[in-house]
Amino acid sequence: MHKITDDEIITLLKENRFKATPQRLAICRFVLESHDHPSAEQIYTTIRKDYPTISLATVYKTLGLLDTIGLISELRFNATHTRYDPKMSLHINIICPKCLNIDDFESNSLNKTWQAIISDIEGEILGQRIDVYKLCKNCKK
Amino acid sequence: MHKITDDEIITLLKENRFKATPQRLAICRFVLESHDHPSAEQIYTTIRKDYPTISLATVYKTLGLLDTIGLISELRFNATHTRYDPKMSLHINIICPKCLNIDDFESNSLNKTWQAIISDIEGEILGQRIDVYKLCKNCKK
DNA sequence: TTTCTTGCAAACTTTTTGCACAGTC
DNA sequence: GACTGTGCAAAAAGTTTGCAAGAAA
Repeated sequence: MHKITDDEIITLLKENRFKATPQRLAICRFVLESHDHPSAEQIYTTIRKDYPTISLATVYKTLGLLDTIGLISELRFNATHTRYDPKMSLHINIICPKCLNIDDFESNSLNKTWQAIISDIEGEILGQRIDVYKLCKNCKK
Repeated sequence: MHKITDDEIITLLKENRFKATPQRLAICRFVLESHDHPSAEQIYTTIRKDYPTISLATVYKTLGLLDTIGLISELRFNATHTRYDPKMSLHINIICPKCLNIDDFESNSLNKTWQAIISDIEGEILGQRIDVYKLCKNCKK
């Protein structure tokens, strides 16, 4: 997993005929490098430090765009919690049902086992979302 | 998978200290037996045929209650699509990204392979959600 | 210059809440 | 009779949209 560069982001945007604006760059940078599945609000608050005039609408529009391109996935959990997941390698979202914290789980064996699972499904698989509910350390106390 | 009886539903409700009302019974019956992951609106429209005075609020309250008890899962997909999934056996939601239709996928091997996956995760697993995106027959044309 | 994007405010959708009345146990 | 649930209307929260001004190509 290497740190994505601005040039790579710009290329990605242009490949998809989107213009590279500073706001988009900032949002892409933040989301694609984040490991904690931020919410739209968190993204907005963070980006606002550098771009005080940015609006929530722009954040949503950019996130929608990234979802269209296929660089991130929207993960909706309930009415008030949507999180954005940069589409990296195959992973499991380990979700604490109490505090709603999300951790990624990856392993070498996961790829192999997942292949076994989807090999039973006919047709081309375009993507997946795997959530597992488990109390986190703090909430288990 | 046997058809759940009213008595069983009543027992389930009482075990959890909820009162058994006709509205609740109707909603539980419909959701627990449905195989197509209905939306709150669909549930409301259906139940209204027999209980014309029922309100959407009651539907949501009952669904929330069933989620608390653990009999169903809310599956949120995007801002306008929440579906309710009766928690039966382990299964994969096969979702068409175009028409948002949902099919369940179950197989004997799935249980075994899933066990292999979660055996790598430490701690007690409380539940899971597995979505796979694949164009349905109609949309593939 | 042309086209796309931003940012504001308003609109929209779904879901939740407060409360008086009614029903369950 | 005590307590919980229903159903209405209103509120809430998150997300989307229309549009004029601005920026990118």
